Amino acid sequence: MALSLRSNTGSRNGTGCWTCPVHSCLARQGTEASVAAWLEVLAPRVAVMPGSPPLFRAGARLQSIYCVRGGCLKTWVVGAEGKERIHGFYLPGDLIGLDALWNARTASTATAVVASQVCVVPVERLKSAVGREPEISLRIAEQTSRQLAMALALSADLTAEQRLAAFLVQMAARLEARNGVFKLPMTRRDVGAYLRLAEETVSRLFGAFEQNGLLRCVDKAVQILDAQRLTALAEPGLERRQRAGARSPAVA
Amino acid sequence: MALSLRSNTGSRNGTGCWTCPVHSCLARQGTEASVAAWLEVLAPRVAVMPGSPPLFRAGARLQSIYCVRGGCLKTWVVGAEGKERIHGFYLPGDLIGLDALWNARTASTATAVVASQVCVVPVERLKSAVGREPEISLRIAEQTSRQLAMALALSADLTAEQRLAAFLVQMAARLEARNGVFKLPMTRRDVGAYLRLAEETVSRLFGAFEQNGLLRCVDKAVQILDAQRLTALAEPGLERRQRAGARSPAVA
DNA sequence: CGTCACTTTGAGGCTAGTCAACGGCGGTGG
DNA sequence: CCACCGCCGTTGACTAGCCTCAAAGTGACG
Repeated sequence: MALSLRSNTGSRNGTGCWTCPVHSCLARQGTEASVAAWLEVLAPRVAVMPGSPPLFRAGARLQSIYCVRGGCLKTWVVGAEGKERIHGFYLPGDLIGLDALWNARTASTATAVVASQVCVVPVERLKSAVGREPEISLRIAEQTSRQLAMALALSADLTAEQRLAAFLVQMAARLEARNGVFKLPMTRRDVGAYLRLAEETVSRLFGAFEQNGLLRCVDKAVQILDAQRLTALAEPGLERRQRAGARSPAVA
Repeated sequence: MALSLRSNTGSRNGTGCWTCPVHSCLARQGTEASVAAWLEVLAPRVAVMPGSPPLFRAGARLQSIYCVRGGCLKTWVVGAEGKERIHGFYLPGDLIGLDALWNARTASTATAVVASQVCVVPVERLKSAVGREPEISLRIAEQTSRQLAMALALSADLTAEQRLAAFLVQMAARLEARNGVFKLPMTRRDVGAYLRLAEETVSRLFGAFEQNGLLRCVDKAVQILDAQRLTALAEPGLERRQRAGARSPAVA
């Protein structure tokens, strides 16, 4: 933030990190030394569009990981019945490909949800940088364990209602919603593929939430009206039996 | 394996890794230098019994991670309705506490499933060792991403049948079953808490598998009779619709 | 203006959870 | 020794939540 511009802005690798709008980008955090180390390994940003070839495919040897500059991307696999199962959505500042960093083989395919830009981080350069600047491996480990926590959260046996409520609360935070207003980058189908719900269930729940005054939404634009109740719904405080007994469709 | 005994066997830390029966233990793999580094950070083994105080509790500051020598341990949280949700089972060679290594705070509680022994690895000593011997961080990262993969697998929306089949195949491998015979360390309730299934469902599925000639089991002792079909069941090749249409309870 | 992707709504069925009851087993104590 | 208790495992009946199938409405785009 308080860092002054430097002469290497837009240097040979052309990342221009010092003018990058992504404040949560890894290159903007940590000590000066680690920032410099990041700058060394970052390759220029590239644009990725929905429908364009994936950053990497499942089972491929991982050449690079990616730091999201703008837009939204997803990693996914083809599960049962050829259905898409989304492992994660990636917003500006997030690192894509961490789970494969030490495996060499990727478990999922990475594609854009909307028009996006990413910075390329060649694995070889990154690994050699890790030896010189331990802070880098710390940041990587942080993001890795964050993703582990999210995966575990997803595996909890929550109701469809709890899943979607938690998802919306999380997305509002990650998208830095103002006054509860934000725009989901992904389709209902994508939301379902991520939360392991049918597209129709997601749609019905949006309707139920709206009817109960929790939020308003027009297509992908969402406004959270009652963040408190929505958060309460997300947490498994009211468990299954209670909710079932309450006989209240979707919301108390 | 081919390593000869050394004079530091049973040295001040008393781990006696060179005579340790756990061949998959981290201290037995890798270069000699990394092995030596591991030996430095390992504290003597300790015994843990079911019912004895946990290695650590959820939310605590992580003092040490643990390397399993023998027995079986589990990490778990109390989810909705006060029900136990098991994050993972740990068998000889596994490291416990990795997910909290970089967070400082543990997400789960670690207790013994059966009488077990673990080696203590103080976090401070481990972290300082990481700087000196990068290979250590590599092994840690490997196990971390392995756990990430397992968490993702668990979050897949598989049927109860697929979950249990996959679990049994995996346990047979991890327990190094001979002729498909092995003994599950944990109760049906624990299996359910791990797979996110009701205890009764687990029990019913064991019965169904047995009726279909996939396995035989008496209490916790299991013999897999048809590993091929069991593995096929575990994979989401036959998807929901087909299975439902087939009208075959549990197995075709 | 037709196509296509996305979304919404309705009807019905299946999976697995809940509730309940019972048998077996090991430990404990009278 | 046996009665008692708690934990584990099993089985049956019922139910609810969510998926599947089907159809129709909307907007973007060529």
